[in-house]
Amino acid sequence: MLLNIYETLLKFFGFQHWWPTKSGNKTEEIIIGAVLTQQTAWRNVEKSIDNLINAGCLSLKRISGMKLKEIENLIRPCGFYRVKAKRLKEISTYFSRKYGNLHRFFEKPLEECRKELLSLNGIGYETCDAILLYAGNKPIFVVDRYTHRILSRAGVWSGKFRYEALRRFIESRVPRDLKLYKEFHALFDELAKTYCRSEPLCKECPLREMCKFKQGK
DNA sequence: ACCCAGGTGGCCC
DNA sequence: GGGCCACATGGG
Repeated sequence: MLLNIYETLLKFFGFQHWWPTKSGNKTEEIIIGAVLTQQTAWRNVEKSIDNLINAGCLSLKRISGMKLKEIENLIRPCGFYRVKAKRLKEISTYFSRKYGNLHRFFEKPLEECRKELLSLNGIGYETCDAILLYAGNKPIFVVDRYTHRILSRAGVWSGKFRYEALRRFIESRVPRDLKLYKEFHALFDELAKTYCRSEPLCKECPLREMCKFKQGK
């Protein structure tokens, strides 16, 4: 069932090329973007990332040395800029001091990296797993509210949103494949943005056959 | 003028 | 463990 959904979405939307980056500092850009995008539209994150690039500050080392106010001013467009500036600075300082190069961090086993990330302020399950999957190339499935909404409507998952339960459920039903993990999450996001919003909009939805909201009116 | 966006942490029970 | 709240800008 899940693989059927994956194939259907892939055919319908095409390859998504996640995680999108625009600098040469890909790994760090993903980590920074993962924090900035919390509860925020991506277009606003892009403005903040552009500001960081133009200021020559798109690196953990740079951010760790900046004043909080400077960070706030650059990332303002992405919203929640005070909490996010604080989170970014703490996280940047942590990694810059403990690991010069992030390769030193990601060469550790997945579970160790995960525990360490989750212990940091500002990194919850989703941010943690997005960093592990897209920045660290570790096979862990990233789950979010969209995933829950879509799988609920498709009748694959019943019940509330519980991150770990949903993640394990999916991981136990699809091949442990890095490319599939990356792509499936991106496709869930794309579908939710276009056809699976809070109001049912099932007419053109590629999953309309299995969707619980049958095209009413 | 609403509503939502690629969540998280703090506080309460 | 769950339910509620603050955090904030920008686009539809």
